[in-house]
Amino acid sequence: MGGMTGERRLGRPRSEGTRTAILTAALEELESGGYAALTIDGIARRAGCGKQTIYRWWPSKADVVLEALLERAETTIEIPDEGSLSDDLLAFLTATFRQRGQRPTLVGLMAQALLDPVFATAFKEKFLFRRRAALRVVLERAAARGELAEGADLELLMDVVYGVLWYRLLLDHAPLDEPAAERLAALIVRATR
Amino acid sequence: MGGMTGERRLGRPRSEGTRTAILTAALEELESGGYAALTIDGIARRAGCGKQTIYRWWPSKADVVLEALLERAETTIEIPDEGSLSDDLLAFLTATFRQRGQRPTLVGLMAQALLDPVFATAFKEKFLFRRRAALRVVLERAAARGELAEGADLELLMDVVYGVLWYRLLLDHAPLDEPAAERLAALIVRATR
Amino acid sequence: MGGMTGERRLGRPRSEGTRTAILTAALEELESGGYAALTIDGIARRAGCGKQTIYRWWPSKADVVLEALLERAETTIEIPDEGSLSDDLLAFLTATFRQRGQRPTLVGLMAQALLDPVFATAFKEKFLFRRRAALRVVLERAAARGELAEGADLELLMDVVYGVLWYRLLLDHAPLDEPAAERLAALIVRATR
Amino acid sequence: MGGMTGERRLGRPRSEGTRTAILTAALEELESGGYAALTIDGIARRAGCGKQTIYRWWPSKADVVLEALLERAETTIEIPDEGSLSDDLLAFLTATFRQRGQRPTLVGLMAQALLDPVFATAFKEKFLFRRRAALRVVLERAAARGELAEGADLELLMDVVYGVLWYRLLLDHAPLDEPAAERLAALIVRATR
DNA sequence: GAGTAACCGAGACGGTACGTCAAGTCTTCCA
DNA sequence: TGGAAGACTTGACGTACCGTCTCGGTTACTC
Repeated sequence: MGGMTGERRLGRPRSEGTRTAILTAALEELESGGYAALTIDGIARRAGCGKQTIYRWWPSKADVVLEALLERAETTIEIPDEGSLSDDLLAFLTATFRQRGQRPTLVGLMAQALLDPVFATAFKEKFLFRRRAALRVVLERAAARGELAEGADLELLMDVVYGVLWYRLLLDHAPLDEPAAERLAALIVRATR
Repeated sequence: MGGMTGERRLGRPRSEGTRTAILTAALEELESGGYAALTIDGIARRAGCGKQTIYRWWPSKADVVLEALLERAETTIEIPDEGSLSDDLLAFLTATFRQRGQRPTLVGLMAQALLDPVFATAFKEKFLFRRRAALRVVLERAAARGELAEGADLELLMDVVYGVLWYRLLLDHAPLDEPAAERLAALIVRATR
Repeated sequence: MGGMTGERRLGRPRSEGTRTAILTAALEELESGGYAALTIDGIARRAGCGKQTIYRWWPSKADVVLEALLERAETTIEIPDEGSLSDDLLAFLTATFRQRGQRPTLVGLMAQALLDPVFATAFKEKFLFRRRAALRVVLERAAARGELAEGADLELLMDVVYGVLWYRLLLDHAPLDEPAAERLAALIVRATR
Repeated sequence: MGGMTGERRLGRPRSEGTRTAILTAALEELESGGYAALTIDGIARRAGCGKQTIYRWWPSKADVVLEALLERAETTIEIPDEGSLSDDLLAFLTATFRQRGQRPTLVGLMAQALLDPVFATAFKEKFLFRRRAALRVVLERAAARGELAEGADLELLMDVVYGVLWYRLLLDHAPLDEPAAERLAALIVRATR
């Protein structure tokens, strides 16, 4: 399938420069004033483009931010394979917790997802559930190695990992650093024996 | 202490009826259209009062909703004391998970907290951290009974509990029912041995 | 007659001090911010009284200002009687033009009169037409002395005098000083021969 | 010269239909409820447009009314040239007094000018002083013909004419009809001999 | 190389909600 | 009853963005 070139459209093609300018402008606006102050008008002004150009390609400002985030983030989620659940988990959590620098962006996207069910679906599919899938691989490998107790609830384990991550990200009341990753990994390991 | 009535204020006193009408109207508006569609104008219209009256007493619409929630929720958080961590946790989680019926309200409040740092502080103090404090009592009792391993990270344990709760509340991808409470309680118990 | 004391009212009598404070406050507010910025709230705040006290005694803020103006202005309008129309007019106009110092107050009252027909009636009766009556005496004396041409239109003459006065007061495009009084007096005299 | 069309602006052009609708709505609102009851909200509602569209083009509601008035009034002020001051004045005053039908509009504009110095400037420039300029031509022609006494004060004469006009317009205590025009013209002629 | 189609910037448009202001009324306690 | 205090309903204010639209102008492909 694919057929990427098959559906060549008539007329002037989409301007790649403008697309990039919009994504960049969105992130800059977000950093300078926070997500609450983010507006389509503002993005358009900063990107030097018309509002219509934004509305033509994205259904909401959150989709712009999501695309910008996905573009700038590592496009591939690394799945460690060190041979033991303990090591894999530690590697995975350490890498994941490094995203905390993007807290304002992530928090803004989550806020939007909470307010807008349509965007929520996109956010889950394109972002949240892809991370979960990576973690699932780690856990399934551990299960195959017999490291997990019988009938372990993989879903719950994933929710523990991402629950702690997002809870700390959203409330900002406790660190998301390397020691935290170690303690959480240890907790998971203990819970699965 | 006392003297609560000593500081009787001059002028016409605040109308209790209006206050109640506003809180009720806020919850009704929230249920009928979701948090995103909640407006001060709408609350005032439904409550049959002026907007100014709302602005006089609450800094934002989220504060109105928060007060309404606190008023209607059980005012006291029950702290079980069954004699074992396992039973206490199960009781606590079962009671806590029953709040899932208020998902739209809670999700809306969280969204507002993510967008508005001032409200975030109020939300944490008046709601989130009070629940945490109750759970802390449960865990400390277990520690006193020697049920927890040396050097257990109470903060992390609480974040696991509330992380899972909020993560499922926000994403709505997995149940928050009694079996879930049982599994989560079991996981915590295993992790603390 | 009089019967001033006949209609003695029940209850606590009106506070003269408060009444004075309100009139003073009104003039001060007016001078400090102009008529457009005058508010009942502001007057009450400055006078240290409740709004209700103002509403109890005056129908509108303009009535407060009008009463303040009447109280502070010379309570009696002097009617010159020098023996000739020329001298009488000059004396009258010179005295009248001296009111130009109260331009902001007068302009504010006129604005209110233009917007509020009820106040307009009060303004005419208590202020404008009393001044006209004084001028009428001057003109009628001149007519009795045979200084006016047959069939002179006294109403028109008064409108010329007060028309010029108010037109310059309102537009503030030309002086209302002694030379202006002289020229206008001379014009009137020429026009009545 | 020319080039009027050269300065074509970017973006969607101003809607002439909306502009007309606003001006019409303003006059209708004014007629139906008087100037005091005129609101931007009301104009926008009646014109079927957004408030912003009004604010975009006019600084205040008075400016809307002024533009509406200027548009509907004879765009050119006729300057009679009959050969004598007497005839010219009579013609001018008769034509001018016919404006009395627009009393509510004119009174409202004057009220606004008294309360708002910024609008006052616009009102004088675009309306009041243009009428004065026409009268000045009449008087200067008379002076050139030798009909005016030496050293006649043209400014004062104009203030007499417009003073009487506005004084009667504002107070509404005496007619502004043809006989009044005749008497005022005669008075001016007598005063200038 | 003329025509067509979709893009682009700019910015005006009808709306909705915002948060503020003042108006005039009402309700409390105190003198 | 008068008066100070201050909460109340009401409604207009002027602003900010929303998402849509209408211009002139640009860039590709199609005939």
